[in-house]
Amino acid sequence: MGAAERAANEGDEWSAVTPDAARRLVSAAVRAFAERGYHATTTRDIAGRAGMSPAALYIHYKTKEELLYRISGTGHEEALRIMAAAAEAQGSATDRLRDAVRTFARWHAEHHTTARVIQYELQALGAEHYAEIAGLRRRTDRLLRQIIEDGAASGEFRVDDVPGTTLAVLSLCVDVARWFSADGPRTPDEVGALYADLVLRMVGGAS
Amino acid sequence: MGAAERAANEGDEWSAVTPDAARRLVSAAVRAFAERGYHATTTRDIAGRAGMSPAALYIHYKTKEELLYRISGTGHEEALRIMAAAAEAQGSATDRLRDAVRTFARWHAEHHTTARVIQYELQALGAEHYAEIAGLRRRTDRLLRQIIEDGAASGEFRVDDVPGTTLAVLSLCVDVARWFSADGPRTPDEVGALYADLVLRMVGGAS
DNA sequence: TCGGGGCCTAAGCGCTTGCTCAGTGGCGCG
DNA sequence: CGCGCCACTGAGCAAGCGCTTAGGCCCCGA
Repeated sequence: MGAAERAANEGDEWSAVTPDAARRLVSAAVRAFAERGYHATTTRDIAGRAGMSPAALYIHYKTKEELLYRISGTGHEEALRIMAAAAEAQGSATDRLRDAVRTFARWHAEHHTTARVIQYELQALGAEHYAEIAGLRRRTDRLLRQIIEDGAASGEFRVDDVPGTTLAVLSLCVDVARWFSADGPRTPDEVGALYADLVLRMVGGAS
Repeated sequence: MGAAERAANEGDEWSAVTPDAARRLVSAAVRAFAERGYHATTTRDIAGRAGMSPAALYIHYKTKEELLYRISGTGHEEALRIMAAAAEAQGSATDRLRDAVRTFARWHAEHHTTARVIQYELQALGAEHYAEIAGLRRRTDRLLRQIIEDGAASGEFRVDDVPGTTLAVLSLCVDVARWFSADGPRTPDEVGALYADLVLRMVGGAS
């Protein structure tokens, strides 16, 4: 995938949202939340970035928190989908783990703006919205743990502490969203490849 | 170290700050910032936790941002000190890397409240305060990279991408602050030991 | 041609925010 | 004893917050 396609993808990230004004608002909110954080972002700022007056926001979203909830929901569903695709594929545990880490880490680099919001602004969600998102996160965690368990059972991996290792791998991938910059020396593909290698070593598999 | 000593250590974390009221304020601010985030924390909340009126805060600190700056400065200096102690010790690169990761990850678990603030509220600092803190972070990064470079040069490690691996190791340790909970199943010592093992595998060293 | 609904804005409400300031109580020192 | 000092408080200011409301524009079917 070239830089142009990547940029197009990033722009298309919210293409399913209609009408156009609602899409512009959610896209503006993601950028603002990622830059300044949820609490430091004002509804005036979001509306301004989307090219409309502050009041227009409330035609499409009930509250500022609903905007965060939609972003968080969409993002977590996408992350879960990526993990599931790798976990449920045919192949050895080694192949599935390599694919899971490669695609999961790459997504966090590619969509680092969205990823930063969904990973680091969780606490700003209301209680029941948080609980719903926490469910998606638990499912992602279970899928990864199953791959590692399979590899340990088949003898492909040598891991003493499966839950601990799962936590570490997930933590490693998620934290990409914090440090990744599009201006940095690494492309998302390179991050995915590097991380897949590092993780296969972590589980004592063949690299 | 037992739970009682750990609790005492956590309480003593700001024992160098005087007078007593200033210490209570900084300790209250750390807890509030870690729970809710900098921007969602009010000066009234900090003062209330410290058992004083909102106005009292401004006798000891000029602004709310100065409180964050002091916390960030102290915390980053401590983290740098820990990394330096391991990096500058005698011994093989393997020994130094194991010690660095063990103590650095353990500190982020033990002091997860402070660590969360210094790692995830950085963007709330003013520009020149941020620049100062960024310098401390760069020094920490350089110390770790040197260990990995030494190990690669001596043949102890097999790493293709030294800067990338350094980034991953640092990211892994730092992110402990995000997920670690004192109520969880793991002690800080156990996290340090697990992470040291995982990282030694990542660099292709003997575990 | 014209009525009605969807989308938008200007204005502003009630409230909270970071921070200030005049005043007070109590402690140490002469 | 009395005086000065200083940590601290109660009250409150200006600014900015999330969000609401009243009204207008424009397109579309009848």
